[in-house]
Amino acid sequence: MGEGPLGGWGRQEVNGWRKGPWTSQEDKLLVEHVRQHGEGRWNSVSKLAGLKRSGKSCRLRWVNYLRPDLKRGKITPQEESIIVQLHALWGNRWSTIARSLPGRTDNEIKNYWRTHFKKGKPSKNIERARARFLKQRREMMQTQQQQQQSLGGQLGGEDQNQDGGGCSSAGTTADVDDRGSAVDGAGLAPTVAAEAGHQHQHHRDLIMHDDAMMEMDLIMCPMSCALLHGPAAGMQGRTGSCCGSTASDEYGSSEEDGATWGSLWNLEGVVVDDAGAAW
DNA sequence: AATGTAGTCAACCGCAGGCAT
DNA sequence: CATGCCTGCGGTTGACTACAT
Repeated sequence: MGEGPLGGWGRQEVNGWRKGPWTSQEDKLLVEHVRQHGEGRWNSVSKLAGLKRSGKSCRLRWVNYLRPDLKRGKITPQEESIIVQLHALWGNRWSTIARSLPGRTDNEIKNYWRTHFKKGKPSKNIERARARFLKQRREMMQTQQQQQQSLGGQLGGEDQNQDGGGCSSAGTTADVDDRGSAVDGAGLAPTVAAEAGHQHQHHRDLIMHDDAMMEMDLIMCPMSCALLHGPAAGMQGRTGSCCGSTASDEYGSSEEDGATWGSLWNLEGVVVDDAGAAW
């Protein structure tokens, strides 16, 4: 959008800080400053660069607009799929999602999500991503069943919590509430989320190359696990999801979000036919 | 052509976590 | 250990633009 001519922010000054749209002159100053001093120390930027902007504002401008590695232009269908799937994984952790999409900012993704999915109107790409996801889920269920059958013969009553299907499990029942509603948000969310962050950091760092969707399958593990245990495994609420990720820990905050997720990821009512196509 | 509505984007605010003192 | 500052994050707002009526 560039800098709005002089939008309604009014270019006021509050406590000596300028607010509202940035001018090209300010941009230039900020870029020059970062070039010389690097990122960080935003609070000193105003003094050093001669900007009447708060550190916060400078940082935001840089991160969301001036950074040279920013990718301009529309979100591609592939990126869209990635966003959807990562959102399934991480919820509204836009910065985390953004890290997996080079050149995209959390703000951009957040805005994109709001405008595209908030109202429960998933695009074709979303539907495709979802279908792929469901297919994967179905396959994993089959695999797991087979494994259980073969293991069952050998191990008798071994606690299934131990297998985890490749995931480290903090618990078995997924806290992915398919209606998108919060599953006792007060409970485990932060802890589990932190765990998830650690466990999948390396995955997140890997993804988003040409074969992004392949890589995506890697990180989908936790989600898949969660879904495997999903509704059928009971929605008692608090749990540690398979890999510690909680897709739903934040959704409950908004009814709208819940509705959106209901429409997107409500697997409870989804019929997965033999071809793997859902609904 | 004028008006209304929805979509998009940039920027703000408040809060929380991390770190230094 | 307590406190204060800085940074980063997520949510929200408001203006502009595009499209529909």
